[in-house]
Amino acid sequence: MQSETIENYLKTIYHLSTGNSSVVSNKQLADKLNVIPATVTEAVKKLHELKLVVYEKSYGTRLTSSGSKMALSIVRRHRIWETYLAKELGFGWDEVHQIAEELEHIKNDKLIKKLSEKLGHPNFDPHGDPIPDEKGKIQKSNFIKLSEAKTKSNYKVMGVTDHSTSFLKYLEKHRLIIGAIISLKNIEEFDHSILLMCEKKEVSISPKVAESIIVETL
Amino acid sequence: MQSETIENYLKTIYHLSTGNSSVVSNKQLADKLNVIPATVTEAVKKLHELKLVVYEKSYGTRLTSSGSKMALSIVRRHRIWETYLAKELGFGWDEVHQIAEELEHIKNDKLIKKLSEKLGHPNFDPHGDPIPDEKGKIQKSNFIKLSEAKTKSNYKVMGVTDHSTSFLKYLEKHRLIIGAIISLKNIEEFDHSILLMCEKKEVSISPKVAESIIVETL
DNA sequence: TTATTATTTTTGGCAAACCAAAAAGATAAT
DNA sequence: ATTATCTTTTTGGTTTGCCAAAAATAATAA
Repeated sequence: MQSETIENYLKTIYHLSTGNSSVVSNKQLADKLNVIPATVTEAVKKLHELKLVVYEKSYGTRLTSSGSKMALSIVRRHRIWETYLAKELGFGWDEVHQIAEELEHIKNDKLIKKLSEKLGHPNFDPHGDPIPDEKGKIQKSNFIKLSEAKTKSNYKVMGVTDHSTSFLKYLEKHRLIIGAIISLKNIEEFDHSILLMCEKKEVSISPKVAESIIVETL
Repeated sequence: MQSETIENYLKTIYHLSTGNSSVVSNKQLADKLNVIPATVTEAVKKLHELKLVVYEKSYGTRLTSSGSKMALSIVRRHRIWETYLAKELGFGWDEVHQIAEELEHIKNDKLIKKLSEKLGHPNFDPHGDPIPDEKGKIQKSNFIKLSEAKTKSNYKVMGVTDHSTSFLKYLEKHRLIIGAIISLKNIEEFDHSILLMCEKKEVSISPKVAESIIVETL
C-alpha cells in the first residue's frame, strides 16, 4: 500500500473518530475520501493487516495505538505547514488548508522540526486547531466557534474565519473586534440566533455570523 | 498518466538533453529513473501522445516546446525550494536536493511566487545552478567546468553538476564549497588530474571530480 | 414481524506503472 | 561482412487503487 494512501486513510479515520464514537464506518470514510464503500472495505482490510487499525467486519474500524501515532504525526505536519504558510508566507487562512494537504505527505522529521522552530513551536494553527507535539500530545484548545458557545458564559473574541470586508465592517459596527469580551445572554430556540452583551450593549447575531467568529472560553 | 510520473520523466529528459545532444535514449532515461528500458518505451509513447515529447522509435526522445516549458517549471520549483531550504531554514547544501525532489511536485504557482519573493527572486540555487524565471528564461552565466580551467589562474567555486550526497560530502571535506577561492597550480599531463590551492591547503582532484565543479574565472 | 431501506461485502474488471524474458533492430569489432 | 554486443521493443504478467453491479447483512419502519 502506498504511503500517501495509508496516510489519507489514517488521517480521515482520526478526524472522524475524534468527537464522535472512536469507531468509524465504511460509509463515513467513503464519503470523506470520495471513493465507494467497496474500496474502503479493501483498504481497511489492508490497514488491519498492517496493524494500523482494528477492522471488524460489518462493524467498523478504529485506530490502533501505532495507527493513532501515525495519524497524529500527519495532523502535526498538516497544521505546522498551515501555520507556516500563514505566518511566514502571508497566505490567508482560507488558502492554507489546500496547500497543506499536499505538503503534509512530505516525510522529513528535520523539516517539520525546523518549521516548528522557526514558528516558535506553536500549539495552534491559524484555524485555532491544536498542533500535536513530536510525541503526539495535543494541548486542549479552549477556542470554539461562537455558534458552539453556551448561554450564561463569557468569551473573548479571538478571530474570524470570514475575512470579507463587509463582514469585518459589520463586526466593527457592533464592536465585536479581536479582544472584545462578550457575555452570552440567550440562544433563540427556533432559529439559533444569539443574543449577547458586548461593551454594555445588547447585540443579536445570526447563526451564520456566529459560525464565523472564533472565541475563547473565559 | 500520473502527473508526478510525467514530471519526473520530463525533468529527467530535460537534464539529459542540456549539454549533450537534445535527443535522449531509453537507456539513459532508464538508468536515471531506475526502471528498465521497457518501462521507458511505454512511458515515452504516452508522453508523445500527450504532445510533451517527440518520440521516434529506435531513435530517441526530445522535448516539445510545451514539454520543455513544463520541464523548466519543474526545475524552477525544485531550485526555488532548494534555495529556500538552505537560506530560510538553514539546511546544508547537501541536504536540500533530496527534500526538494518531493517538494517540487507541489503545483501551486502562488506558493512558488511567495517563496521566490521572500528570497528576493534569486537567479541561482545553493549549488550554483540557474533558476528559470516564471517564463522559463534562464540567466546565462559565464561559468566553466573546473576541468576546462587553465593553470596559474584563480577561480571561485560556483556550483556542482553532481548532486549526490557522497560527492557533496567529499567537497565539504576539502573545503571546496560554494564561494571558495581556488588557485590552479598544475594540470598533470598524463592523467589530467588537477593540483590546486584552496584555503592555503594543497588539494589534488581527479578529472572526474573537476568535471562536476562549476567555477567562475576571477 | 415482515417489508423496506441502508450499508457492507463479494466478485469481476480496469488503468497505471512497473518487471522479466524473449525477439527484433542497431552498433561496433574484428 | 559477419559475428558479437548493446539497445530497443514486444509480450505476458504483477500489484495498487479504484469502480460497477450484485449478493449478503444490518438497521429501520410499518
